[in-house]
Amino acid sequence: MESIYSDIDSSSCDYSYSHTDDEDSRSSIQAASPACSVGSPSGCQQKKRRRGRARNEATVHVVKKNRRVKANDRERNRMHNLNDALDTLRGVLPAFPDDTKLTKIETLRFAHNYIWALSETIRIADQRPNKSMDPSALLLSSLASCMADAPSPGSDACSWSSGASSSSSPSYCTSNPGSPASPDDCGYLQTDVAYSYHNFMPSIY
DNA sequence: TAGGCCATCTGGTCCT
DNA sequence: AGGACCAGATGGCCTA
Repeated sequence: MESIYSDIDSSSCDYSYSHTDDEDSRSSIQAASPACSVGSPSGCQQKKRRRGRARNEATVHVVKKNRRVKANDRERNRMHNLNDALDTLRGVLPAFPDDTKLTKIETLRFAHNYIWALSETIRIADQRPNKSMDPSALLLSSLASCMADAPSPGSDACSWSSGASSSSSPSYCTSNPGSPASPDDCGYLQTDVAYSYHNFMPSIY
């Protein structure tokens, strides 16, 4: 895929730019050459001027071309970084049994709902009276501290979840980015299955 | 074959 | 001025 696109990219880019460059330089030289061919000094002067101008235009085109190529390269890099981040996000999300790769939009929605489900689980666990003796509560509290504190180095889960720590008490409206919208608001969350991420898994869509 | 997803190019806009 | 970000356009690949 990459090699195919690189071939297409270079060819299409060369076509679009070299075409205009050739057109400009060719037209300017052809316009000036007849006057010089008859040996008129003024004609040659004109050609010299036109040549100089054509060179400047060509230079401008080359500069523009280089700028465009560099911008394309940066944009490609930027999108690759974005995709890498999405892959990292997929890596920390629960995997599906059939091992199908989530699409970009599915990954974002799944992550959104997953964070919300974890938050809800923590919130419910915190309301239990004897949570200090419950191992699952300890796990949840560690999850909570992970989400509340600064991300610890080398921990993927904490590195991305810290951004959602502002939603420690989620409200069920779209105004809070850390909590999912109601079905009426967004249409992709089923609130009746969100309290357990075992049940939550099928609710991506 | 239509539709979904994706990568890339491109021009515009904003920011530093 | 140059880079980052964004959205539209385009074309390829895959699947139902």
